[in-house]
This record gives sequence, C-alpha cells and structure tokens, in this order.
Amino acid sequence: MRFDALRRKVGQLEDVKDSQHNGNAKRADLKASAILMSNSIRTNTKKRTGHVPGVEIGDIFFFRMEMCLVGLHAQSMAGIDYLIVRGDREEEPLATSIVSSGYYDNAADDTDILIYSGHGEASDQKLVRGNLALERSLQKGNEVRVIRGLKDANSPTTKIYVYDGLYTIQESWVEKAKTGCNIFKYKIVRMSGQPGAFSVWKSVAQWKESVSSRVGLILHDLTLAAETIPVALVNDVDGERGPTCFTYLASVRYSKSFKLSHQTSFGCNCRNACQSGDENCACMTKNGGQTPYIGNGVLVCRKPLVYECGPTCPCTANCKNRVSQTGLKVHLEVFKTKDRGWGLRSWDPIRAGTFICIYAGEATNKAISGEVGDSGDYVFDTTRVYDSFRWNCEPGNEEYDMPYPLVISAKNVGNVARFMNHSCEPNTFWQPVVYENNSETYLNVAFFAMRHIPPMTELTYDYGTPRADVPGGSNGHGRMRCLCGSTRCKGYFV
DNA sequence: GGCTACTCATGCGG
DNA sequence: CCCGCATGAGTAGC
Repeated sequence: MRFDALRRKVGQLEDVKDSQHNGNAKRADLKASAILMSNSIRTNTKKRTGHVPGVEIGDIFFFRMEMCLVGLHAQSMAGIDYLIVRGDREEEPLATSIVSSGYYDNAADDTDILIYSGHGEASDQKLVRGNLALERSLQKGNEVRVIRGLKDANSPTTKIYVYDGLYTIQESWVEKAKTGCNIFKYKIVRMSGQPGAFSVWKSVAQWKESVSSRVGLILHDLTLAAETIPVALVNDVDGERGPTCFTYLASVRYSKSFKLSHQTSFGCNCRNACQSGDENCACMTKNGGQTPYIGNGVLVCRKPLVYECGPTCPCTANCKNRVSQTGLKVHLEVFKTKDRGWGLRSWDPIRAGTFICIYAGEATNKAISGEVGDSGDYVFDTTRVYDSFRWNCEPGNEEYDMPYPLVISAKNVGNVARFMNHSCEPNTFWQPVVYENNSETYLNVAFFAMRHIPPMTELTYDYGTPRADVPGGSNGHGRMRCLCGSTRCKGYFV
C-alpha cells in the first residue's frame, strides 16, 4: 500500500517535471520538487536509520530531489544525512544515509566495501556535522543507508542513484588529500544477506564489455541483427536451450485486409524538427498542441492515441516525434524465469516513461469477424485504453475513433515483446501510436515504462481482461493461473 | 521563527 | 567532451 503511495508520488513528480519541461523551464526537477514539497506530497519526513518504507534495495533515482521526497536521503546536495539523537546529557548526530558520488576511490573492486570521504574541501576537515555523525555511527554501529551515484552510460551528463541497502561503518582515519588538507576517511561495509544492487550494475558493465562473461548465455543476439542492439538469450535456471522456434521481426506486418479507414490523413509539413506548440504542425495539433514526448523518447503521459510523425512527414530525422519507429534503445535480454517460461528484462536502467519496444507480429482486424483466437495472438483493445489502467493520463481529450481492437499475432513472427509476461502489478504499459506513410495510417502498440525500472528487473505488463463481445478476446490462452507474486495479484489472467 | 552557512547538483554555454 | 559558472533548495545551527 505504502509502496504504491510512494510510486504515485514519484509519478506525480515525473508528471509535473514533464509539464515544466514543455514550457521554458530549466531545472524542472527542482520546480517539480518545490511544488510537491509545498503541497506536502512526500513520505517518511521523520528521519530514521535503517530501511525506509516503500523503498527497496536496487530502486533507482534520477535526481537528488527524488530521494528527498521519499525520505531516503533528505539532503538536497550534501552527501551525508544524519539525525540528532537527544541523549541524557547532550545531543549527538547519528548518520542515516550517505550518497557516494563515486568521485573518490571507486576503483575498489569489492562492491560491498565503500571508502567514503568526509565533507569539507577547502581546508582541513573538522569533526562536525556529517563527519561527526559518521564517527558516532562508527561507535554505535548503527545501520547506514548507502546510495551509489553512478554515471549513466547512455547519457553521460546525467547521473543515476542506486539504493544499495544497509551498511555499517567499520573504520575511520585521517588522510592528506591532494590539496594538502586533512580529510576524514571512512570504511563502510555492506551488511550480508541483502539482494544485489550496485553489484548488478557492475556485472552488467562486465557483460557489455565481454558478452561471453554472461553466465548461461545461449545466443549473443536472438534478433540476428534485425535490431540495432543485440538482444541476448540467457538461461541460468535450467537446461532448456531456447524458446520454441519463431522468426524475428522488428516491425509489424500488416495483412492486406488491415485498414484504418476511420483515421484521416494527418501528416505535417514541418521542415525542421517539430516543436511543441507549433500550430502549423499537423502532428502536434493532433496531439493536442503539445509534444507527447520529452527528452530521449520519454512519454509525458498516457493518451488514447499518440500521433507520431511518419516516414513521409518532411520534418528532419532528428524530430523527437518518432519514438516508436526508431527501434530498440535499451539493451534487453530474453531470459528463462523460474516458473513462468521465458521473460524479458533490461541490462540498462529505464527511466519512467521511456519507450521500450513495440509489439511486433502480424496485424489483422479480423477480430471483428471472429476468425482469430490462435495461441500467440494478442488482442490490444485500443477502444478501451483507459479501462485497463491509467498512467498520468490527461483528462478529457477523448477525440478518438478506433472502433475495433487491434489484433497482433506473434506466434510465428514477432519481436522481444512476445516474451513479456503478465503481471497484476506491471512496470510497463502499452500505448496505441499511429503514424502516416504515403497517406496510409499505421497503428502500432508501443510499450513504455510505468516507473523507473532497475537493471535486470523483469519487464511485465497487464494482459488485461477479455471482452465478451470480441471473439478471440480470450487471447487464445484461456484463463491462466497468475504467478506474478504481487500482493495485488488478481489470481488469474487471460 | 527567521536568517545563514553548508553542500560530491544541475544544466548550459564555451 | 570537459570545464566553469550561475542558480539552486533542504536542513542544521544559531
């Protein structure tokens, strides 16, 4: 419950941040947090040592302010956070959490040990504030949360913070820094029995360097270069050598009968990259005047339909409105799960709203005539996007004309999306996207991250409930016992 | 309660 | 791509 509340808040943060982005805002993160702070939309405001409810080991954050809002680390800039313990005679500080930005001593191979420097740079460090708190925590032996700050390999200017669980402080000493000043050093050691977080990142970095170091590797690239990024096939669970045979296809193959007669032509005439708010851009106008995407393929909010610029739109190739047509951007792997067949997960961290993949396969609209229902078909009920769930949805904007569901069969041909399993508490969702090519309108289903997804976390979506009035709406699978393990599990899925 | 110092943030421009 | 710079905001401590 509380976890969900946290997620809503982070979602709100993202939402506000995004709307700020659409304007002329710099530092949208700070504006978003200011809005949330002033409205008391935050959790765990009382400082505590040990875990923070709602935050799990491995959770990732893209801004320091995100960690302030959830109470993981209340300092907006400082690396050491602490609380004041009122003892019998005097008050003393006790460290609660530290952010290791990785500027110092990151060479250490052991991911369970952190050598941390005290704060203060210009002169000899003094044993006050955070430094004193670390010293007291060393004496008391209390648990200290550690957040690892890492460079994002895909975007060198941004930083990602990983909650690496609880550590205790083992030693402290004074050292001469390069500047000639004395600085405090602390040896901080990870408590045993915790699931991997930072160590997972280290492993992934190793696999990227040399894919053969990946244990259980079956195929380096199951797409056979159909995608621009290789997708590894991995099984470190049992002896199965791969999923049943299929042909990899990166895009949707439309059957001859498939026609979106209800969509009128809409392409733009822009000569540059399309701009949010440009009234002359037909694609933007269709999207309600604002770009549906910000940054690097990040969807601002879920909509009944997103109108992308298509291959025949004259705008430049770097137009930000072609997200779902540009292929995979995150480094994925297909892996054998313990009890749910093959699944999909990512080597890269995924920011909330990020485009992951489309659902490729053979598209028909034959559901109307009741001829589908084969195993491997997936019915995307594009007529009821909002019924399955909402994700930062824009209210209103119901101008939408899609009288039948989209049926895509990935039984014989398909892409990575065919491996995504169901969850009642999913971390991705699907979004209908259309674009135009030679005055023909094409409908796609694209998957986006619902929240920040740490590396090596299985990607899932909600398969939804069948429509009684749509033949084939049972998805051909019938009722399946759900193994998603969520506390909100509905027990079965279609 | 107000004020200020402190701080391993950020994004942007050069 | 790396650096410097302006701007920044929560918290502790007075």
